[in-house]
Amino acid sequence: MSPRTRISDVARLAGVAPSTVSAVLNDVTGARVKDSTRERVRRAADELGYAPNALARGLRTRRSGTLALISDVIATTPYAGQLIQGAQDAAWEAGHVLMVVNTGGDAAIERRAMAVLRQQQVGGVLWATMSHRVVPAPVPPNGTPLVLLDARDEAGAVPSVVPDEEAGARAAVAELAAHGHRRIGFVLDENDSPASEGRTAGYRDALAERGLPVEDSLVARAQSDSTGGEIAAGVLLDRPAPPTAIFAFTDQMAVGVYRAAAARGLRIPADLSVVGFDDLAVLAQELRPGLSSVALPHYAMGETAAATLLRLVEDPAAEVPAVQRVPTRIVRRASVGPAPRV
Amino acid sequence: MSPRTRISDVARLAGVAPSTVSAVLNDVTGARVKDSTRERVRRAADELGYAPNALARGLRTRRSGTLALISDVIATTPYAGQLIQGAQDAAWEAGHVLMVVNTGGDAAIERRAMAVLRQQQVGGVLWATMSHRVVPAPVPPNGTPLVLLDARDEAGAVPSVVPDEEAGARAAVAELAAHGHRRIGFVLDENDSPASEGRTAGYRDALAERGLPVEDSLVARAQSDSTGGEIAAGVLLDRPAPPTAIFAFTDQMAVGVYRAAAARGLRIPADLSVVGFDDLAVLAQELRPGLSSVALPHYAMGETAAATLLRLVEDPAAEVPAVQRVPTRIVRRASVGPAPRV
DNA sequence: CTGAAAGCGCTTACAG
DNA sequence: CTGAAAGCGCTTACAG
Repeated sequence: MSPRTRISDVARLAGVAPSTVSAVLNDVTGARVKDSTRERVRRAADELGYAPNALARGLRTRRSGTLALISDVIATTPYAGQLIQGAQDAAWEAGHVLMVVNTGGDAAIERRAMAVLRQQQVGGVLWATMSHRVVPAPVPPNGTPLVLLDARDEAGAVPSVVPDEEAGARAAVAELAAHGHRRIGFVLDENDSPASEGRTAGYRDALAERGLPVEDSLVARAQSDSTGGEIAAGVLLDRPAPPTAIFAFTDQMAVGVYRAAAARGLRIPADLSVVGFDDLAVLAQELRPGLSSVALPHYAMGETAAATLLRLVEDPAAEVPAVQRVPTRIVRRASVGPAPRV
Repeated sequence: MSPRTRISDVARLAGVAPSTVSAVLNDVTGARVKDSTRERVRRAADELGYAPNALARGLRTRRSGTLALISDVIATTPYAGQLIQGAQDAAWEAGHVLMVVNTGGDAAIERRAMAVLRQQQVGGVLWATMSHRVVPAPVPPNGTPLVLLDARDEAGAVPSVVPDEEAGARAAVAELAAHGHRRIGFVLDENDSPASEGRTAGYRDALAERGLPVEDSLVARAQSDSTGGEIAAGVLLDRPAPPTAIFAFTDQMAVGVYRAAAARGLRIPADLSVVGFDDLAVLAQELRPGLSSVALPHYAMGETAAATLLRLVEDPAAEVPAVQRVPTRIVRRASVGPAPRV
């Protein structure tokens, strides 16, 4: 850093004391400073291109103006950018700056990260997982506010922000039902997770609400990639009373549904409608026909989590919801059509 | 923050002066402190869980231990996470912490960002674009080192780190040629960019090197999505002497190549081989057959850029390369086969 | 209405 | 081998 201008330089140029400059530039309420003096101070600050040193200010005020986002792996998911951007935008809006650190899921690195962030005097930390999970609550530096992002605390003691999996699944079923489908299948991941549980609950509720069949024979589980989707969809389509529409747990599984349909000479959406989950642009958009899909609200989740954290930073005793479920949004493309006449 | 322990607390417990604690904990070279005293200091620090306040240290030493990554949009690309993670890992390794801010491409926000980062006393800034572009050099806070990431400075004055587009394209052609293909087509973006220029150069060079035909009739340009890929590939495949292999500018264009092939009854890779670019996991992996693709080294680029920046932070006069081209890597799947007999 | 002083928590010469 | 002092650049009571 070159010869930076300090507050004392501004004070000298304006012919006042540094404390006056501070009062003016920070708009301290209750500071009685003549308007003409204010004017002189501002002009001097402008002229010198003065910008206060955040380190000095933070040392004095005990607020660094920084937030941190710790996550297990940010690299391997296409959503990371959105989560980070949402959090960063919200932090920025509130005059905070966001630090990111990723731990690769390593507990030792995580402890070190917490220590470093404590040294950096971060005001609060966002702890993110890149796929909705239930985790043992991480331990933040003493007294530092913590909010979980796309993760939930086992003990339920830490506020968390997650996608509304249930509502997302209900929206998918609603979309299909609105097109007249009655036998709606569900192809899902074989692993249990908050996502699979939430989406299953939403799927069943939405069917039940409408008096549509809720049958085990309409549900098939497999690994959550296109191969799994192909196998599971095949099972459903080969049954005596196959579904006319399939809700797929992820867009990747939906790719498999497309393949299973093609292998059986079924056209989408004329013979089979499908809705995916995740709205992976690169996939859903490029499929033929384009895949209608439930979009996970990563940006909004990042924003909500940061906003919640900020409230806690302002006031550690603030009341914040234990878990906030952020609404999903259905993106319509061309994979849903009217139910075929029987 | 609760009652934090300060260096004076450690000093008191160890029965020494704060300056001694500082010397011990920072392993100051040339500081002569008895081993027994060192031991006592360390023990006291451990016992109190002491961690130095980075703000106070930074204020005194004029080094905040932070780096920043400014980017236009981090949300809309699936690679953002890798770029950030590479940069963060390298910064972390060197004892630095990484701040991120995104400007949405807005010049006013960018200026504000630079101002805020200057206030935060960041040691250096990484300026990233999410797709290899040539830009007017941004103006960093006075004297702060700057490195461009996935972008190049118009004026060539700022060090930059970009993917080796040319080598990537050469690798794609080499892969195809190794399987006996002689007529190798190229389907590319209609827009000019460092990526399209570099890949075109690599494609032509690799052909020329091997004495393979370099013909305009083997190249078709269209918009860079699957529809564009389909159109461009169609043009090539419908020519009198069609290619037996196609190198696609992006994986998304490759999806279109698959469709064009299918529409003409051509099987991949028996009748047509294809190599994409980007290695978008979610796409390349889920295609049937799996798409061989040239992977862009986002993680390594982030790492390299941060390492370069760190050298400049240590020593602003350090000699660093004007532009570093980071090698790509070809990921083989199932879309390349032997050239069909004619 | 404005200024002088103290102090946030460190590190860096400098004494001894 | 170790300690006392000064100072990084702010802001916050407190005087006047």
